[in-house]
Amino acid sequence: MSLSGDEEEEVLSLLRSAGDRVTTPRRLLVRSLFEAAGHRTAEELAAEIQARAPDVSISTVYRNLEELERLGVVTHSHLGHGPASYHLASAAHGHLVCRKCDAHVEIAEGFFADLRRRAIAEFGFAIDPHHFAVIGLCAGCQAETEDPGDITAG
Amino acid sequence: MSLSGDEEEEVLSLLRSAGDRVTTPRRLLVRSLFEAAGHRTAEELAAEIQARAPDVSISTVYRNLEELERLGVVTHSHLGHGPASYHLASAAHGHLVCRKCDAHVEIAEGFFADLRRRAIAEFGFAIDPHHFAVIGLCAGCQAETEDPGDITAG
DNA sequence: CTATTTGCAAAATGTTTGCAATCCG
DNA sequence: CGGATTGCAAACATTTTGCAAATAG
Repeated sequence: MSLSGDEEEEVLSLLRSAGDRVTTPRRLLVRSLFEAAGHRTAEELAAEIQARAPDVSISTVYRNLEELERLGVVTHSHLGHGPASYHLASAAHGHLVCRKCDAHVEIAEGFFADLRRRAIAEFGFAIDPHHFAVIGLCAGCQAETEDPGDITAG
Repeated sequence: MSLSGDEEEEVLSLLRSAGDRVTTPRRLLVRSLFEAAGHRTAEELAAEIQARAPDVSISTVYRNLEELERLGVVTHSHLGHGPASYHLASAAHGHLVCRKCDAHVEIAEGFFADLRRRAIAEFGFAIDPHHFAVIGLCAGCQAETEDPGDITAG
């Protein structure tokens, strides 16, 4: 808990040097982000923050997530049809999400290296493989279904 | 225009054999889907349909897109933060979307073959690379930015 | 001090739902 | 005819915005 304190302070400094003020809602948001590594929705982050400062509003959370994203500290990704998930940019990774049971697997950076290379070579596109999850069927759900993971395969 | 008539009829038959009724809104939705190949949002499809039958409502369009999706005729994908895009499942393809200028490139099936293979091998996941776009920076926007396409690359 | 940030309430956006009226088969 | 489908309006879920009051530096 105090291990991440240094990194937390770094983020607060970054805010200051960007001309932003360090306020209680911002402090608590950064604290929440470092406290647990996983993804959280804006609503979940707001709940954690409100446990400490009950009247921080969710719009403040959204505004500050946006600012932290602009500064490169935070990233959001879309793992399904629900709300976006936020996490530290330094913990960026890809996601496989099962469209049947909603299971999700976090996948390492390197998994997309080849795709990235080819996207650059063929289309000049520098992809960010984290932003949207890759939907599919997990092993368990494939077994239960005749429906293939991909309509056009074969 | 009458070239796709056969395929349109096939879809209508499929509806009938699924126990669904063939109504005017359904006919017109299928017609719109075949008429132009691109992606369209529910709202755009509704507009095309309403040009022919003014009081077809957007909720009917949503309901019928859902049913056609269930039957495997239609697919939707998320190309960005806005509304979902719908198109014929038979025309499934991947998407690269520039997060700066919103340009998008449609990419062939085969582009994901290797990723698919490795997702199965390593995680047992059968991915559907069409559902979510792959976000990134197009060549033009990379040139204009110091910000790299990927935070963790390097 | 004063410009930034906040809380609240309201708007905006995209999609879903309840229900009585309508239509297909 | 009878159940499936529709249109409408209202609900819903997520995110954004306007604005006066609070606050950091």
